[in-house]
Amino acid sequence: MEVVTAVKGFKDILPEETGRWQYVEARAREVFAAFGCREIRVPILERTDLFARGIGEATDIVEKEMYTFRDRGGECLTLRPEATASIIRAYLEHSLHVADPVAKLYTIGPMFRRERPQRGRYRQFHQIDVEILGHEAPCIDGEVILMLLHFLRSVGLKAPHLEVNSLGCNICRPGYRASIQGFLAGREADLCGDCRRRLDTNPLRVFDCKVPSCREIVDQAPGVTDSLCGECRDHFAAVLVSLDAFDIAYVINPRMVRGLDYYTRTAFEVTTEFLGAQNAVAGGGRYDGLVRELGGPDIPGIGFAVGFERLLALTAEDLDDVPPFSPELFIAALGDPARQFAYALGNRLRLQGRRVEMDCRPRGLKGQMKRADKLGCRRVLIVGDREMETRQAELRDMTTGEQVRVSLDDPSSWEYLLV
RNA sequence: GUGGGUGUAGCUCAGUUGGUUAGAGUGCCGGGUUGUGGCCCCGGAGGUCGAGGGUUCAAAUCCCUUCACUCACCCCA
Repeated sequence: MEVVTAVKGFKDILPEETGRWQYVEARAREVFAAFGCREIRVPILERTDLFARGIGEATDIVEKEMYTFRDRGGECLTLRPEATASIIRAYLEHSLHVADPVAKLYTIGPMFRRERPQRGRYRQFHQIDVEILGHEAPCIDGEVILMLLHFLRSVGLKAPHLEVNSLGCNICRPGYRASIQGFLAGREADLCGDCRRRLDTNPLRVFDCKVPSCREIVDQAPGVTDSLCGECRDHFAAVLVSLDAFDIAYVINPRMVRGLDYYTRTAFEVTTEFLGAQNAVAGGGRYDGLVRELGGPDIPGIGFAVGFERLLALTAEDLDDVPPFSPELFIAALGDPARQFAYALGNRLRLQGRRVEMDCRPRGLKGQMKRADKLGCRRVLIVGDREMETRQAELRDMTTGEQVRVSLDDPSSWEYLLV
């Protein structure tokens, strides 16, 4: 019989890795809590319309990467490609904004995009996602970036590289868009096929193109910064001031646009040189029009997403010393009476919260000792026929090799030795 | 969707110009110690050489097809 394998691009996270996942999650929860964020958990399946409206019809994600299907009732559903739209949906659906327009939320979970898998890119991947709703002040932009970098440092990420930009708002962006379109229109012949197509749908994306000829053209193009309206200019300047206040190193990259249509004003990205082509560990920005776009009132927002797998790939070596969950006690039993006794004792200790293991296979003492060693147990309790008669067992310390006699009838007299 | 690379034991990999029963290390199980782990020694299990077809007296090895994985493009976290 053939074994059924996992779906392409979908990965199992095996027991030897889950310790690192838990460690990173724990750091995220600590840091986000310090900044006043609370967890929200939203479904991974949404109506397709939510993403079409939220992310933008013309984006690559919506156009060709979503897992979309009709369920048995005929509804058009999509596995979420990102978390922001879902969080805002929940925020509006439960009227959280009515009770308190300010909501600082985070969620951690799987996202789905049907791309060709490669290093740092899977079809099911995980994001750590933060969304701050209801705050317009530029100091919040700085705070969000500060929190992100603090989190990344707390899990040991080395040499994060921060880039920031302002994409303008719905007042000044259309003008910029038009000027880029005008600029590119004259040079259409020199653009690659993709970029020619983008010209109508999403001209700003030409900035992301890596074809050399396109880059040359783009280098001549007018930057966003010059076309920002007064308010956006002030906002961006204030964001930079707050970054400076916390000694956050950054590079302004006027060519950084982002793949999701909803971003306005502040956009940022954290990259490292160690990831190969998929060099972005985290990215985010402000989306002041999105809540309204999704049917809510005019409420500003800002957020970011961290690529969980990418972050782990960058920090895995440093997290190797995450303490393993090895048993405190191994009970090696010889003979049926001792086995029965050990089974009862071991499980009783487990009910008290002790991490206890035994080998229920019919093996000799040597085999059981080997297993205890492999599992990393600090102590082994040895029980055989002799011990059952004298009611005294051997408790061995596997690190020192010392062995002491302990009472089988009164475990409380030696339990303090465990750990 | 486009291109490159790689597929041999659970894992990491050898395998000569095509040649007889496909190997090593590691891991697993057992023995050396009739009741004591690590180090050492010995043994065992474990493979349709990714799959299908072709060339040949003979294919892990050469050819074709296909699949999987992987890297890069694209895009993004």
